[in-house]
Amino acid sequence: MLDIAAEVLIADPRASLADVAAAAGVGRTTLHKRYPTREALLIAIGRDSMDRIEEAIAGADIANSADAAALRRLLGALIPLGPRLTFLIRHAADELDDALMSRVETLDVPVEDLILRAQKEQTIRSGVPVWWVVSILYSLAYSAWEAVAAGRLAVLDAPALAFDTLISGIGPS
Amino acid sequence: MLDIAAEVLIADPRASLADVAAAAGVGRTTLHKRYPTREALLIAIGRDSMDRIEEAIAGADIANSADAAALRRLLGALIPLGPRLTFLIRHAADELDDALMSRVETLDVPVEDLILRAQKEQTIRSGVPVWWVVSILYSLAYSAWEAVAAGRLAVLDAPALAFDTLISGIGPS
DNA sequence: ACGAGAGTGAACACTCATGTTCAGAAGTGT
DNA sequence: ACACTTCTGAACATGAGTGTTCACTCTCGT
Repeated sequence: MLDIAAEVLIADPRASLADVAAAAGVGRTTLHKRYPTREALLIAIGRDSMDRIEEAIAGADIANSADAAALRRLLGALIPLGPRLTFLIRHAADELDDALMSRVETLDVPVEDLILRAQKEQTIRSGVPVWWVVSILYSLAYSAWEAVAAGRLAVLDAPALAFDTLISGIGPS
Repeated sequence: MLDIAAEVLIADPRASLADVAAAAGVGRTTLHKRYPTREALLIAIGRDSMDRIEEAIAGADIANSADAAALRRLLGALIPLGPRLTFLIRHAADELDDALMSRVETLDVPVEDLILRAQKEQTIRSGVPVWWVVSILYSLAYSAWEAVAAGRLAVLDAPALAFDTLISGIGPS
């Protein structure tokens, strides 16, 4: 339900709640019962998206690693969440809860820790700012998901392509 | 005018035309005179954005190059267009003209040509799909612009950071 | 078979964005 | 000073989205 709502609202942020309800195969009345207002729906999607991302990061088991494999696992976990990442990025600025906004920062902490450890181990170059690594990590996950959604990229190939691009770029090897 | 409109509509796609007019420092009546409907405004922004991008690509002088410097020039030209890239990417799917949609493809042709030449010269690894290079090229330009807009990255540092990341990734050198 | 709960469409009032018209203000060139 | 153009706010009608209520249906567990 929130999955479909997220996708509809990403495809067209001006979609009406009637559109969302129809896409979710549910009556508009029911939608209003579960999420009284449009804002409530947006917050619910945001909250659920963060839950998913938090689970994905936790599931990638990166807490005690500093190697490339951990980065690859992380990318593999993030790519399927493309629509949710998109939703959060687009709505980060305005419509979301304050409580939700502060949670965004804590979400990235384990990722930033992994990056710092990886830089100590020379898995990641030291000169690169951590925020930049975080930024392009999500960016690559999004691009990979987009390519999968467009049918240009096989699901199973996506993590490897994103990972190789992240670590080695596209220059000669 | 279209610059401000683009930024307002990116920040909040549900912004009213009154909001856009106010942000542009112009009366709502005047806005409606220049762009009779909301759709007309969106198309005008889209068209203008493509003009800008086309100029940027042409100005980067990549037509007869295959070296890394050409890629760097291209990135440097694209990064300041961050808001326009964002606008086109977000509205690509739905609201835009058909004529505009077909133009998107022709826009990328010189970029794809450059990538193909660069792959022949081994400036870019051959195994990487061209569409993927195009995708992350724009993606990196967007990320770099976002960092500049957030004040995390100096304008003059942006092209180099994006370029290095594109070519070499973030792994050890 | 029965009752509880969830889901549903229809209808309603309300707000707001939209597009239009119009008369006046402000600026420009002659 | 003049005519001309452009911009402007105000007002209006219209349409669409929103949130609410209500009576009805369906399903599930007892």
